[in-house]
Amino acid sequence: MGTTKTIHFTDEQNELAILAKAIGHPARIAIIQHLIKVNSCICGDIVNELPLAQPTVSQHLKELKNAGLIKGSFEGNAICYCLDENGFNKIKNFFQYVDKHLENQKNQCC
Amino acid sequence: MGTTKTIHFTDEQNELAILAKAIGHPARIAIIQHLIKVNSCICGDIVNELPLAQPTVSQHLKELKNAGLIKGSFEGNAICYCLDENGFNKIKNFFQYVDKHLENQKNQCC
DNA sequence: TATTTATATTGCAATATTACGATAATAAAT
DNA sequence: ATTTATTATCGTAATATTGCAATATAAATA
Repeated sequence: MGTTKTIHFTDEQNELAILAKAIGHPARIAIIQHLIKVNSCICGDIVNELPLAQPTVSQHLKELKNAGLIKGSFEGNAICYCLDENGFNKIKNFFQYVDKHLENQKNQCC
Repeated sequence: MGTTKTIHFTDEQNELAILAKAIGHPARIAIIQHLIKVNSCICGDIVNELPLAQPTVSQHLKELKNAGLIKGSFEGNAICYCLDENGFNKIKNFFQYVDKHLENQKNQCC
């Protein structure tokens, strides 16, 4: 127990869950928003933008990277980060699919 | 420790995180997809659609409800469920905002 | 080469999540 | 009133997540 029963779900369901879960933390939302705000790569200094210790930020960045939501490339002794469209496109499709249904639903019930 | 430091983040960041986190489980993705598939309210019998025990499903439904992603109303001794546009609209806006940036980003870096 | 700067990893404590059996609560049906 | 069907809650075990201090690693620079 305690473990999510991924085996019983489809690959798509598990993949979407991983993406949403990665976004599901305020620090990681803040990272995404910051990358958007500066409107370019960020080479270093994400740590100073967040109210968390450096190892904690490093961990959050790792999770976003593993999920395919950000990319990081070495630039000297710093790392350049930006959003990774791969992850975002996958989850975007899901929300478009949900949205299409929500429009229908209005005249159906509830 | 172990607790997310919500105080240090904005209400918007925390709210988006709660929504994404609620979606971030394959069982809850499956529930959303099922509600869309049948294209109407579901009065009862969500349990039989999922490979999980009844108390576990009940718990997942509760989480989706708390996050504002589904609505449930009593219909006799069963409960009618359908998607709640409130929650989905909030997170939809976030992804539209991200998407707008991703189109810009293409010519900027990385 | 020693030092500084930036990021990652390790180890650990506190807390949260997941899952389910047992049981309760509720409402329809008999 | 009793039974049946449906959903919720409680209690608990297993595991995951969050956060940070300490430490390691890697590149730039003095």
